[in-house]
Amino acid sequence: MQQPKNLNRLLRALSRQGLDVSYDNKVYSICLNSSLKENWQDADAQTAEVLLPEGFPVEAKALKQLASLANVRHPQGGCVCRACATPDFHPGDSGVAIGSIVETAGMVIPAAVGSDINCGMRLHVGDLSIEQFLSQRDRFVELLKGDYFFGTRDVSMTATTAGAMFQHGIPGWLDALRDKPTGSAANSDFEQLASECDRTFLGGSMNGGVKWAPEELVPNDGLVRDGGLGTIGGGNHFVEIQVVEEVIDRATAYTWGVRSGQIAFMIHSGSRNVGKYIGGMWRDRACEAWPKTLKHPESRLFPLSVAANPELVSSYLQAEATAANYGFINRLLLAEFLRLRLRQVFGDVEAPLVYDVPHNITLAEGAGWVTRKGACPAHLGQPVIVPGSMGAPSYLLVGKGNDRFLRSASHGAGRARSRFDMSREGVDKTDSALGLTGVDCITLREERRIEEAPAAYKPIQPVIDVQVEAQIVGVVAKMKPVLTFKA
DNA sequence: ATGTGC
Repeated sequence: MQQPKNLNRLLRALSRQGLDVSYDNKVYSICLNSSLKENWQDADAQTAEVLLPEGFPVEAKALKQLASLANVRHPQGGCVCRACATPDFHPGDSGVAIGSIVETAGMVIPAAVGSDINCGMRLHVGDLSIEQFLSQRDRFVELLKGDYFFGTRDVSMTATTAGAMFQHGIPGWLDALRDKPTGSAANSDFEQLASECDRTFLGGSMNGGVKWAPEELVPNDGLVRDGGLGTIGGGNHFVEIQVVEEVIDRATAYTWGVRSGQIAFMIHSGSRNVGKYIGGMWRDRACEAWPKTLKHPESRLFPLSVAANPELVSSYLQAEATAANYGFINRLLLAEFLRLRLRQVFGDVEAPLVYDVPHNITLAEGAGWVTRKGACPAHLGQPVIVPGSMGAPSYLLVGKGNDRFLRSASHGAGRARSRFDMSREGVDKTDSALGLTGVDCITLREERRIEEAPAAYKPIQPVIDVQVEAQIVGVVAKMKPVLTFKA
């Protein structure tokens, strides 16, 4: 067994901080020892596993956050059945590491999904050569810049279409739009969008969305408040033009309509301000619902127990579904602007959907629920989309349904340096030191390029390799970036 | 993640 150089020192340091960690064949097993346990937690500590490429840096803070998540319990009923993390995991600032997956029974943990509800990936391929694309690049970019950054697009909705969106996600929203077309989407091909629901995770609809649009989101004037619908968002979110560089699993790629040399469109975004609003509200409500007689858990991860507060659990899941439905439609609209501009500039170009999948969501799965925070579902045979960093390749994979890692794959390469660190240290560095050479990044904010530069991320290849080796996914195709829009 | 932040 080969170990990272400073492994033993790291393990001793973690032990002093209340964490027992062991390492075997690229898997870390983490367990809280008594010093970090809450006094009412009489049960044995729950172990969590992390898969990491050999020699990869491990952050103590992320391990600690994962161990805390694995040991969330509700004194009135509810426990974690299993917890693990993907190779791209890194510390999160709300106390949950990005790349954590947790299976719970009898409770849900709103903080485990957080604010970025239904952040996810969407991939289209187009019948357009990269040469054709580059010949009209400037015109295409100018039009899309207007859509994504300056709001030249129209996403207005009536209260009826907005309500259908929040309650039913893509299919219900399409039905409402058919009756009363509004906004840019009114120019869309509804039949095509409807037919693409079967290439969208859960059909593009979370069951249990609220039966009305929340008052805070749809005021009495009947127009939906712009929660950022049809915008990319910050951080690692992007819209990217790519080319399918290599097809590895030809049979699967063929079934999914992906061929070598095709142009590809990859979207990484979520539910924007709606998720922020709902996630923040339920972080507070979960805290308020904690039994008054007990002190707060040090991790500040408050579960909602089915036994203690069944109505709160179902209200939370409804609220999460509401934001998730919005997230599905946000990605769909980002793709629609792309397709509309593609047709405008290049004529009759088909750009069918390959797949759309959330990597930040709670699903009824396993013994109760599985919450993935920055981890892509990787059920058997399911398409998995893993973006690289800016300038690095992205991957289309197929899930293998690996139960040990809760049927989940990474959602990227993983951050190596925080945005703050990059904004402080990156300004003095050259583009080549930041890995920014040959990257065609369209953004209005120079600091985004630096904060999100390839140097801020870990290398994607070892992250993919270790997941293939662990039988979490198989590689279907590799896409190389051509041009990236960052907000 | 968020028109943010040490």
